Amino acid sequence: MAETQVTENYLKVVWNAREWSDGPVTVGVLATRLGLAPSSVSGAVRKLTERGLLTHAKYGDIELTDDGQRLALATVRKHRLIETFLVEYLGYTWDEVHDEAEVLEHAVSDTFADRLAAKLGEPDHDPHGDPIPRADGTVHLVEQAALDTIEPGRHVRVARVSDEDPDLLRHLAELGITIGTALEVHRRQDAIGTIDVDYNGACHILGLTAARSIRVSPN
Amino acid sequence: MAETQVTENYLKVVWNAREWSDGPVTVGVLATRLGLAPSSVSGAVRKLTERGLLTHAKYGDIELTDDGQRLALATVRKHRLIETFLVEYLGYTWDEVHDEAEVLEHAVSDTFADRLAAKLGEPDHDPHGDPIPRADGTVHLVEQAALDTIEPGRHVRVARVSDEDPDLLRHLAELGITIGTALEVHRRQDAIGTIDVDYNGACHILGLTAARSIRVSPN
DNA sequence: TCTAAGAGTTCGGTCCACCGAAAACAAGTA
DNA sequence: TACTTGTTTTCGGTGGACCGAACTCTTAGA
Repeated sequence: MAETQVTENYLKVVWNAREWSDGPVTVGVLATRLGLAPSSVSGAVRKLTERGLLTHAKYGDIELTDDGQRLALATVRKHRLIETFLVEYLGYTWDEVHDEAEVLEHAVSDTFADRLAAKLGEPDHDPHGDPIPRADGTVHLVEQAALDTIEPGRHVRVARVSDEDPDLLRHLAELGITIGTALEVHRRQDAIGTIDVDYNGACHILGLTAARSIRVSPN
Repeated sequence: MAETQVTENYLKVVWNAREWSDGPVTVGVLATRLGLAPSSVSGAVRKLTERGLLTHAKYGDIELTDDGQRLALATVRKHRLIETFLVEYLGYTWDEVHDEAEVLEHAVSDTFADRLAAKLGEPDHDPHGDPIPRADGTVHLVEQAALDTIEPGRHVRVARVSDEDPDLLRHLAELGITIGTALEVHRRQDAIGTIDVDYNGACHILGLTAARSIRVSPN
């Protein structure tokens, strides 16, 4: 069986793509996320399909099989546990953890992950609010809306922020936005592409890019 | 620069080979330690030589250049810090850590290693007594003798045990031998290949294999 | 000094992961 | 229906890391 790092990574990216966007997961989507040429991804997907880890309608959607999902979740679990560990134990900031975790997730054993989880108190989400899959493959998904879809006047709480752009995370930290921050959507200026939000007693302006990366839950 | 895992591993193994045995480090020695065919090692050594990380007298000895040594020590440092962490923080036993560290050493960043070292209190040796190289590339080498070279009647203290054979480590743990154990060499039975040692108030018999893997310092 | 065993190297070949270029396809538009 | 655009696939090719088989070198012993 001995799954390679590349295999784990493809499966994880398929899972992430499904988690953060709707619409079909295509070769193009994966190529963008992986930073690879479409031809490379096409070939790899064919092999993973042959190995029973993916299903792939030619020229169409790519999905995880049960086996593929199991492996993907194991990797996601490791990634998020490691991110949590880096922040909690080693004092990393939330914008520093992604790259480190991206490599480590393929290097730690299942045993390591389980012992780390126990040591961290079986956390159910990581520093960005992403849910951490359990060892048995279950994930606790809370329904959340992207901030750019919230009606003005609503009071919400930051539940989750995409961990993929360190610059965004650094910026949000400077703005005082973190997991749990309570905010009110003040005004949407769709023409300009900004959203005004109130929190900590003041009004701040966010761009759509940021708003789309922030998921909130009702306060 | 971006050094690959394979590169790091070759350099580390050259360093380890020099540390644990005298005599020249040859292609054959590396092939055995790495579990690879001699032809593979020969080719790899040629490439590493071209990259200025090794020197290699044809058909002869293999040595690290200054650059190679720097890289090797960085990897050894990571390996030993990780082993320490696994025992101290995650509760691994000393026979469980090697395989996990063998993979992780190539996955963690220098930053990770430095922060981990700080968190662990800048330890100067790992659970097997192996010295942990500092970030600046210095290593604190204490003079130690292999247990099989000690004269009967001498009182010594276990300073270090090879981490490469988990079975040996498990066995020693069962026998109550660990780093710091004070013992007296009672009798050497060279013809049989055993050494009788006294410790914890009783006499125990060790084979030469074990004795050679144990390094001691004067008590 | 010669030679044979053992150690090291060279050579051809495999597999994996990747690429660019060109062909094949899907889907919307004329 | 035919075309055009953008996506996907196929194809040939590269480089890294490995292997076994055949060849070459070193060296110890006759």
